[in-house]
Amino acid sequence: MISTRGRYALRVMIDIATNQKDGYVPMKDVALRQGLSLKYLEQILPPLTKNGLLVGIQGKGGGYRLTREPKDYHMSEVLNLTEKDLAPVGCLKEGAPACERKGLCKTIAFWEGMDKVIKDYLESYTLADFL
Amino acid sequence: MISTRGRYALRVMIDIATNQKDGYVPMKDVALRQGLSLKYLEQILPPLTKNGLLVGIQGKGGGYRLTREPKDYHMSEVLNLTEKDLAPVGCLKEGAPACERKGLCKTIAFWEGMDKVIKDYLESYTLADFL
DNA sequence: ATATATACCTACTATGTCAATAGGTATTTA
DNA sequence: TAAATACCTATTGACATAGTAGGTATATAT
Repeated sequence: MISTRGRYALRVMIDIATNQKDGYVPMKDVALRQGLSLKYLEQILPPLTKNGLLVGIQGKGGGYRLTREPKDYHMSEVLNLTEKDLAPVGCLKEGAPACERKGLCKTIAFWEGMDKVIKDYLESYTLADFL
Repeated sequence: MISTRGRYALRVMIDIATNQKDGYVPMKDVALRQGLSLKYLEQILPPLTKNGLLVGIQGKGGGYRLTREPKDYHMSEVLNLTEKDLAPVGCLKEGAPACERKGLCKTIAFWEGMDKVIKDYLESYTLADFL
C-alpha cells in the first residue's frame, strides 16, 4: 500500500533534517547512511524539490536542504507527492472516471470513511515527530 | 490498496444478505445483479466459505447463505480473508522477515499507528451497516 | 434416470506496477 | 580544470492484478 518511494522519501527527509547544520546534505551521504541506492533516491526526490519541500543545489559542495521547520511538513503532503495514490479504492483516486453505479453504491460511504481516517492520521504527523 | 477482490467480496456479502430469504442465493444471480464476472467471483469466495463466513450448497437449487447475523461480520475479517495483506508497509505484513534496521528505525511507530487506525476502522464496521 | 444447475478446482494470460539499474548531462565549487 | 553534485531518461526482471477459460463434483427438478 505504501511503497518504497514514500517510505524512502520519509527516511531521506529525516536524514536531511538530522544532518543539515548550516550546509547542504549530499544525497550520496544519505544513501550511504540509510543503506539505499543513490540512483533510486534520485528518482524519488524530484516531486519534493519541484513542490518546494526541499531545495537542491548542484555542483561541488551542493546537496539538499529543508525549506521549512520540521513541524511544518505533514506526512500527508510528503506521501501525496511521492506515492502514486493514497486512496484505498480506485474510484476515490484523483481523476478517476465517475463510477457508473454511483447512487446505487452501498459501499462508497464506507470507503470514503476509510480514506478519511487515513488522511487524518497522515495529517496529524509532522517531520518533527521523527526527530 | 484495496483490490477488487476485497471490494467484490463485500458487494457479494451485501447482495447475499439482501437476497437470501429462506433459500440459497446462486452466485450467477449475484454476478448478474452486480455486473461482475461469475468466474472471477468464484475465485474470490473460497476463503469465505472455508472460514465459515458463508456456506455454499452445490447442485440445482443450491447457492450461498450467510452463517451469522449481519452485525456479526466485521469488515476486518472479510477483508483480511480476501485481501493479500492490509498492512500499510511490507515490514508489518504477517510472516515478513524481521527488519535489519529495527532498533535504529525511526519510522516504525508511525507505520504501526497507521496500521492501527485502519484496522480499528475496519473493525468498527459490520455488514449490518450496509443494509 | 436424466438433464440441469450449481459450487468448486486449476491453469493460463495480458497488463501494469514496483524497485531498481544504468548511463548519461548540466552545473557549481575547490 | 578537475571533481562533485543534482538532474534526466531509458530499460529491466519480478511480481501482482483482474480477469478468462475449461473443466469436475454434486445435488435437485423433471
